[in-house]
Amino acid sequence: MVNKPSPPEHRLRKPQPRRLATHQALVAAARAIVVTQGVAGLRTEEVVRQAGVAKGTFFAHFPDREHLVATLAAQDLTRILAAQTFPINDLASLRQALEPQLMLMSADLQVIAAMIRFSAASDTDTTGMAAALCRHEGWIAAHLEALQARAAIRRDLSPALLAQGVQALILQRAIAAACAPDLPEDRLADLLAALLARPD
Amino acid sequence: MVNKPSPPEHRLRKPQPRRLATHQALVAAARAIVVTQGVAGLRTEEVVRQAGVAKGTFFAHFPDREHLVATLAAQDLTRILAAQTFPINDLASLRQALEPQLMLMSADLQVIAAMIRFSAASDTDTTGMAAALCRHEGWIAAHLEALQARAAIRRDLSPALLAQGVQALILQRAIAAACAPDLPEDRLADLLAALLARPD
DNA sequence: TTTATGAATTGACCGTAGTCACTTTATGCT
DNA sequence: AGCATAAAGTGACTACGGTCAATTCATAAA
Repeated sequence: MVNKPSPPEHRLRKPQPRRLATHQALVAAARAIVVTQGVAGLRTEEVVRQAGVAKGTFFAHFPDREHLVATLAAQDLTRILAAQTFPINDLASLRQALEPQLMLMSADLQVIAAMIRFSAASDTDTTGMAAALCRHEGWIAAHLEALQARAAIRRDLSPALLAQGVQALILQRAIAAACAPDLPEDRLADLLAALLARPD
Repeated sequence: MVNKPSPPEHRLRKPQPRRLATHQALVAAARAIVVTQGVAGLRTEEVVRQAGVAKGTFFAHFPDREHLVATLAAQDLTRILAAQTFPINDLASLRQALEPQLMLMSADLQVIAAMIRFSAASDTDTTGMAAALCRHEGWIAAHLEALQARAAIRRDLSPALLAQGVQALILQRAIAAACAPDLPEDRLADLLAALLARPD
């Protein structure tokens, strides 16, 4: 058996620039639609029309509609985290800093559904949602660690574990806000305190 | 203008027995399909075929497919809670008692999606999901109160608030199990302890 | 029984997500 | 250049959720 140098089994070829351009055109068209019509008004046929490609091309880039939604949401989440410069000194400011993330998630139940669906990391995932959520968790953990360092929160548990709990509380709050936007009974601050406050 | 005695504005009429029978036939057919094909294999056209009614009838009983899924899941959740007789003495047994609920939710992402969508109480909701989740929260709160009474968990916060936190952790765990059933990294017990354990 | 009324049901129809056999375009080799 | 091969794109087609004007059925009053 001769050792084949380049293609061992499944050759993973880099995409051609044409494909990249098409992909960006699809994403841009989708963004434009979501801005005006919202996620609920996002139709694949309108996306391909505005992007100037055929319908089959869409599904050559996104296995289904929800992959597109997840791609957009993952970009938004990443951008929100990057733009975060608010100082976080205590639980109250932490709660404040979570607001943009909550706004993103509670804007539409379909966004939450997409986040949930692609929350598990997978090597075949192209949405970037799992990676974004992982960064999100890391972002939370880093801030919790800083808060622990200044003794603003409990120190008996790892930042990683607490970050998971915080993510769970954020998700629950986002769901409530998305389902009933009018009634604003918000226990998130209390729940964060319950999980994070140090015993006095 | 003559004062019409019976129908003031919107007459709320009780359903005829025929309608009840049709409703049950639809639910029964759906149950049979879900048992064999799973929620993902549930098609409205197959439901109406097995129930012996026309397609339009389905949507006269359920506004959309997800309402049916939610109806089934709400029944399951209620049944699970009613069948719960396991003694809960500490955090470990609490975690154990949550297992059937997790099994139900993590069986299919569509079940979780339906739970989320109908989690907010509404007077027009016919799925019973909001009511079931409310009972679920009450069930948790009652057990937490009992655990507080025997000093098995922290006592500085209300059972109601802690129950909300527990529900958030359950949801997060169910999502993880539904998305990646194979890798069993389960932090639920640790997170429950983080939220509920009393400071020693 | 006849007739009036509204609940319950019907099935042809529509919109949109998703498929796939085929065509076009780019790349590399001789 | 000419040819081979694979990537990229196409659009008619299918599957299924959901709609609605029309029809049937049940009940009660005349």
